[in-house]
Amino acid sequence: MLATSHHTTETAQRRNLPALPPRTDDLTSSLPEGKSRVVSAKEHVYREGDPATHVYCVEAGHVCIYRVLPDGRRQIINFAYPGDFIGLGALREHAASALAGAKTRLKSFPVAGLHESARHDTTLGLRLYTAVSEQLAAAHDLLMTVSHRSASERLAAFLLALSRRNGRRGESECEIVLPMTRTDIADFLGLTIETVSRTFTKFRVEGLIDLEQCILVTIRDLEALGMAAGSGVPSEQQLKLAS
Amino acid sequence: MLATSHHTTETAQRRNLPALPPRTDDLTSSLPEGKSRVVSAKEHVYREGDPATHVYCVEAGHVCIYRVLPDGRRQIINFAYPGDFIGLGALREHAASALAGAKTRLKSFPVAGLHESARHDTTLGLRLYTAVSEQLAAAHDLLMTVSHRSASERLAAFLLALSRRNGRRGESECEIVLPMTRTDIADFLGLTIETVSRTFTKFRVEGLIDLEQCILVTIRDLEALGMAAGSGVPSEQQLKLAS
DNA sequence: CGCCGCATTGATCTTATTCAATCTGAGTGG
DNA sequence: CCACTCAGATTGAATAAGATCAATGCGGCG
Repeated sequence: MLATSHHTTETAQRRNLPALPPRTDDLTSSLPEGKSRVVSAKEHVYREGDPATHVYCVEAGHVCIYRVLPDGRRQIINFAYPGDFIGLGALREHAASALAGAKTRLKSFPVAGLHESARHDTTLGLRLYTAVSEQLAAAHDLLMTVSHRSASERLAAFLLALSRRNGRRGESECEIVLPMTRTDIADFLGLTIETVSRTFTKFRVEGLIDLEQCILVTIRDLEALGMAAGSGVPSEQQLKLAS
Repeated sequence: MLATSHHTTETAQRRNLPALPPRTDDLTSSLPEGKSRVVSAKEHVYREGDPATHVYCVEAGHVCIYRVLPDGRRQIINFAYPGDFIGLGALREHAASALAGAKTRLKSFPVAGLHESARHDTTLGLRLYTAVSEQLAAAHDLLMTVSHRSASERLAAFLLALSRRNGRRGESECEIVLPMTRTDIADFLGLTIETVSRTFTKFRVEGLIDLEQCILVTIRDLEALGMAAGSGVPSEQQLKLAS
């Protein structure tokens, strides 16, 4: 595991995530050895339109996957955390851009090699299929969240998704570090920064969360946040981040 | 090709699509023989939560893929037309429901058989991967459209997507038959029926389209519709329907 | 100290939703 | 055959939610 890295003067560096061992993913284990690649904060791993030569697995840091509309509006499609694959599903060229939000280390796998390996390992194709399928499900979740839900519901669903992600990784479900800016969250949820900020404030005054330095969110009332997310039962079918 | 079918009294029947030869898709050709299945209008091919035992290829008719939020709001994820695959990407159980919008004929393929075939045909896994990847790209397109765009932009993008789909099938790019209801369109674009209806009317009075019986849209000014869709250059990055 | 990026807060405006009424065409039954 | 019904579509008026415009606050870094 990469030692938590040399402090740079980069503002975004304070948002660095603790480097975690990548989850032992079905896919990783069956892949040939990948080369490491490190990109610094605010640097692109790849851009929309680039030939899709590699897929990557995030090992430390985090990456925003996004696309921009011709008029400049940006939609963030996913925040890739350690253990997540990016660049999968790109056919000939990447349909989205991948921007490191902090100094990020990735394992890279040439797609040519992937195709080669698939010829020997008959299960690899299906594993790739499974991996993209998960991303497809996540895209549908995001679609549900973004299309019909109110600002409060979107943000609540977002926080709960991060909470669950933390839980899955054995971290606290109530202490959430937001490595991304308000702008990023807004572009992910299809809102403006102002609305995101206002909604954070609303949750705070309602006692659902605590906020420290915009970065650290403490969930005070998970139950109520669930209600806020789902307008009804606190249960299922919320936003799932691809993970 | 199925003869354009026996007229039923079903209202939705008038919305039936002309039966087309399914596109000779990469995937279809490499699949073992599939059994035919016919479902009538307003009948489910499968429901959210059903075990994902089969994938299907639409041969005639059309199918709405949708999910519902706990509070009842519905998001249509895709309209599957002849040649389109549905049920792909479901891991253990279907994450969405598939409802036939008209009498629909499908070829069904058991997933168990798929896994079996993949063991012999090493390229099948990759083809499945490619197929889901296309759906992922389509989901991202829809996400872009639904999250940041105005009602006019959404509807314009939708009409253009159908126009392009027609073009790809060698049909008229200006005469668009809408086999789905306003409610369906609304649930696809994340709007209300009223807004959809108003926007149709707006396009009509602006001379962008003609409307006959809510079903038949004639594009009068493709250029202007492109502008309406993209607020800027009429070019790329619009809504693409998975097809 | 003062700049700069980011976040917050406020006031106003636009847009789509909501509520409600009307319209249309197709199927139904007297 | 015609009135009736019903589902889907359209239109209008009022409302609410978020976007936009604008100002201020905060924290780190030069």
